[in-house]
Amino acid sequence: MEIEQIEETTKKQGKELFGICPYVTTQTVLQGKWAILILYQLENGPVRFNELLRRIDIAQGTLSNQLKYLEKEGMIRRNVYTEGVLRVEYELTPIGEKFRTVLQSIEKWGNEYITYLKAKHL
Amino acid sequence: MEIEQIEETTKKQGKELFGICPYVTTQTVLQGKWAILILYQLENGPVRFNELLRRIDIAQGTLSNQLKYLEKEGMIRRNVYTEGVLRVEYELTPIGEKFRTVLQSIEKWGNEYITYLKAKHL
DNA sequence: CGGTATCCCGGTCGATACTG
DNA sequence: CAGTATCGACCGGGATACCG
Repeated sequence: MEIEQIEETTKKQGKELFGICPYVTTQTVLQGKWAILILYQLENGPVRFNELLRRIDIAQGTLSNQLKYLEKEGMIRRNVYTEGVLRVEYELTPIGEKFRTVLQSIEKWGNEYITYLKAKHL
Repeated sequence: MEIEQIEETTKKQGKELFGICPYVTTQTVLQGKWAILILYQLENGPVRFNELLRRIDIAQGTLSNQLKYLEKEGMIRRNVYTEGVLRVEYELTPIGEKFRTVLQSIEKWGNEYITYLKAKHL
């Protein structure tokens, strides 16, 4: 029983295709409810913890978890500054920055979809 | 207390920004664990229920739910053919087809991320 | 073939309270 | 300021069995 025959025809997607199939992999990284929104907030440079908290309506613990997850996945970097008051900034890593193209297509499509929704309810 | 003041500065994201913010809206549509993968499978034309089941390693009930959700959101259409054996095909709607650009950017980035992962673990 | 109906489990998210 | 700890509720998703 060679279970290792994963590459059949891209069958068995989802089981262990993380790191193999680009779609499964991306969905895994984006699984958190806030991932897309957080990455969007960091699109234009570093943002502090409480600033994120203010911009997004999210529980503190949840934000902390999502940030840790995104950091673990290599999408964002956490920088601590201790001069004066404690300051922690989050920013995109190089691979995280490359995600901007996805964010842009999401923004474009999202707006088209919103237009579609409005037309639908008339 | 006018709770209706949502438009402040794009604050309160996530609460009820579905239909307003393109990122929140897109994430809502993609919230299902299999959404991206299903949309990808339908990218090149209609696919039958059991064919999807074969291509993706997913529980039948789960697939059924996700398809119903995507149909409700207007992303896919369900077509039933009763000539001969029962045949049900799922295909992208016009707004679903527009999602292809997002899928393409996801594929591209996903592959870059996979490359990043491999380099990381060496 | 193309689904429902259940049942259950694990995980996520949120609220609240507390901390270095 | 930037978190952690805890707890509870909710629910998405999987397995299994059954149905028109």
